[in-house]
Amino acid sequence: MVEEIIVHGSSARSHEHGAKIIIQSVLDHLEFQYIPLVTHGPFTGTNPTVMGRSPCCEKVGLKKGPWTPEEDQKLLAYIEKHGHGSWRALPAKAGLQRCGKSCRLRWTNYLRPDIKRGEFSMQEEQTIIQLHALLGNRWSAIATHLPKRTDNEIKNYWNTHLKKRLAKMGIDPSTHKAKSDALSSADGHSRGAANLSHMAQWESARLEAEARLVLESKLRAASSSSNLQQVGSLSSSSSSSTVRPPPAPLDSKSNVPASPPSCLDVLQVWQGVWSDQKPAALIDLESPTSTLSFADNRQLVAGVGLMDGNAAAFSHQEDEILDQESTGWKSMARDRISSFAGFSTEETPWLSEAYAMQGGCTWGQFGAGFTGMLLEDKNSGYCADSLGNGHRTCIQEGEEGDEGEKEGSMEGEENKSYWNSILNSVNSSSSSTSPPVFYN
DNA sequence: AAGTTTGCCAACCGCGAGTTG
DNA sequence: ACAACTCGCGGTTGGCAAACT
Repeated sequence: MVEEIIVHGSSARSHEHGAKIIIQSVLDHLEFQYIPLVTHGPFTGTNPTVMGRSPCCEKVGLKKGPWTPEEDQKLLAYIEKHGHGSWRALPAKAGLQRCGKSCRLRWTNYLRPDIKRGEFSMQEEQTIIQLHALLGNRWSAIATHLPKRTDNEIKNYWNTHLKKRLAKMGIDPSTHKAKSDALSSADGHSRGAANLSHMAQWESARLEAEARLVLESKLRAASSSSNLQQVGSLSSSSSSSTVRPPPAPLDSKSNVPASPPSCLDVLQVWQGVWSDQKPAALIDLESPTSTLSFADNRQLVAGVGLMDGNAAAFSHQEDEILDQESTGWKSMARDRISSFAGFSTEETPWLSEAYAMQGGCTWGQFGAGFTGMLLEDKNSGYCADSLGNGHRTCIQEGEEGDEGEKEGSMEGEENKSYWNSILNSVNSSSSSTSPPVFYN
């Protein structure tokens, strides 16, 4: 039996945690996994009071520390019967000597029945790494793409496993860029290091491209509306920390840049490298180093929503710009990428153009290898295919040469399928329907 | 066997933002 | 318009268990 409880009373502060939470549960189906019981003495309530804010557990006698089975039982029973309602009022009603905050945390991170515990799958790891590269430490946003995983669990898993794995490979976990010392080491991993370098450079270029596309989309929208002043302020403010060339001149007919931004050249070269299967080119390729931090990029992305008071109208204008023949697939691309990134379609009309400007190529073809290497590292050559199934593709010891070339020829396909798998997993997590494979 | 270090994760804390009166 | 309240998020900590010396 599955009982659905709509938990009310939560403010719709973020769209991820939206208006309602569906709880599927009965008490009997829960598997309790209690941590060792440590009885903490009553909280003495000596917290210094912050000006204008009452401490969470200011009352003497409110308990802190690990929850006991009895407390869990009380909390579960109450929520099952009444919903949580006001967290602040819940402890008294449920007969708990806890603050509401503690109750909420216990519920959302542990007791909620729709929580999956245990090992993270390869697919989940892929999603976490990719989303972290895209979203940074926005754990709640990442958690929305990982059903039954809590933000806290994902955060812990990142900090204890994935972050270390990145660091071990010479990648800065916070920027997803390769560390210079790792690249300069002559430890027999030069090929991997070279690849890593360009993977990181791709990340830089991609971030830069995204930032530029945001600006240019805004400028384009402004040129067909009366929002020039706003866009100007965006442009100037966002480039305050980074010297940027002016946006490419707009084609008077199509309203798209007459030539792609310079940063996209790198992406196109990168695309060529992957599609032409010329690994040697990787070593020679010199990509520009981005000066745009991920935080900057995020601000810019957020700026789309902030600056555009009428996102729907903006999206409409953008669609008119697009070539009629390709509107369909561009729209689909935009929806999928927007969905992947955790932004609504209306917030990210520029993404469709970003996709189009890559000549119909995929984000995945650019980014796949980067994350793929991380995942390969975990299991020493164990890679995931588009269905999340594992198989070995990497070179065994002493098998370089022919095997290496075979691997190289497979790499492009691996990378394509890899990103497909990410998008598919993300899409499947956010909608009940299973989308068709998007890329060729 | 005892002591120390490391890994892990549940829980706490403080802050920012939305809501309400 | 403002202050108080409430909630959710992300960073950090505390403590247990396992691994190591």
